[in-house]
Amino acid sequence: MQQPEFELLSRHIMKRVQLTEEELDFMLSKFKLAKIKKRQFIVQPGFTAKFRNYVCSGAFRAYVVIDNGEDHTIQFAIEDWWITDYNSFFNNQPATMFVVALEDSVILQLSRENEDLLKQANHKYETFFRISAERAQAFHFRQLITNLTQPAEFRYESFLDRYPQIVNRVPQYALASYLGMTTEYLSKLRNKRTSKQ
Amino acid sequence: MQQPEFELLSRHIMKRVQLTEEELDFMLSKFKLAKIKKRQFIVQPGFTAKFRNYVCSGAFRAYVVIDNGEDHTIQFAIEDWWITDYNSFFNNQPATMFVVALEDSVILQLSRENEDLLKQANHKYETFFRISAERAQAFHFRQLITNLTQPAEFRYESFLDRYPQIVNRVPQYALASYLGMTTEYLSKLRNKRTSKQ
DNA sequence: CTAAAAAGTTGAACCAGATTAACTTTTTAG
DNA sequence: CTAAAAAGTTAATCTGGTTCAACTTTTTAG
Repeated sequence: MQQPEFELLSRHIMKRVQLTEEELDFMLSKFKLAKIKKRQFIVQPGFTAKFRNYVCSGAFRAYVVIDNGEDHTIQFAIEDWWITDYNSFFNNQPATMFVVALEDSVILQLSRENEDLLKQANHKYETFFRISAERAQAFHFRQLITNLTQPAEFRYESFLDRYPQIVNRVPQYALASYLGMTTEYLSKLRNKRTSKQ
Repeated sequence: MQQPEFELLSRHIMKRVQLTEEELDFMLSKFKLAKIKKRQFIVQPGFTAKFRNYVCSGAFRAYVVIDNGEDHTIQFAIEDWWITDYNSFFNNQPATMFVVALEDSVILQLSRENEDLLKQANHKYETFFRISAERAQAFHFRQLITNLTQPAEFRYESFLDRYPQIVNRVPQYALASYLGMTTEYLSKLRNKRTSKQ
């Protein structure tokens, strides 16, 4: 397991739980490396999301398409983030989201079966997934508060502050829908900002 | 442990993990019963949320207050729901939310220390908390999608459909801010609906 | 390298929902 | 039981953000 992709994931895991070398290797052995081309889908509505995906390099976007054809970005993921349709993955139901690569990417995939196997095999693995879910829970709470309490301009500026490394890697229409506004309006906000400074 | 409050929690737990009688009793022994009067706070900004709270009876509201004095409801909880400021509880940081009783209520409180102790004591307890967090994660995703993709009227109607038992127990201004609209606007929507039928 | 498609920009008209304010109804605390 | 406070209603006015449409720039696929 010397490949740099597995190195990254190892560090990610060991930051959260203390595993012995064998425990770590066993866990890593359940992940499958996949190279994903730009514009390729790793989750699609109608099919069950079979994997939880750890991004080693590249970038992804999760989005839903509603009746009138509009799409709404739900999540981005770059290096060291996880992405999937969790409703589908956890409940074994058909996905409602698309997850698509925004760049050529490398990911490590963990199937639901292997995840269940790990969770049962060792208390420490279970702890890892518990911590991941708790962090996601706290993250979504913060996000909900921002969406509910802040106007569009502030949401954009917060995103700039917090995720400067993402802003310039994703298409603007995707960012606009993530922030809950139209691409035209985001364009105006950007213009206003740059002419200000 | 024959009190009806503990009965309710027992069923809640056993639906998620299979515990022996002793395991269940040990887990329950870590919870502390508390009676909370209407308008009493169980979480307040500035203080760390020391407990995760299981609602046996009654109703609660979690909300944040922003600069201009407006308050925004983040979550409701009635019987068989959990509530706290998870950011504060998980990260041992001062809360940013209020959690207040909307009715005289009875809750079972689990401190962060006891929760950590349980998580370490037995793989099955850890599994229970992992499942809880995963469900919360999936729930928040669905909520995020609704907020991002649906107009105010639809959000209200969805809430009516999904939580008919909550609608008439919470003040309207609290529901309005939960749904991301003003109390005046919600009043109009309601009026429109009732005059329609 | 090139044509076509996709993404981003700009401005004018518009609207869902906010704001303000005056009022009515319900709840609460003595 | 009662006065005051809190919650909810209604209507007029206003605005942050959308929609539509025409245009420019960038990206993509041969």
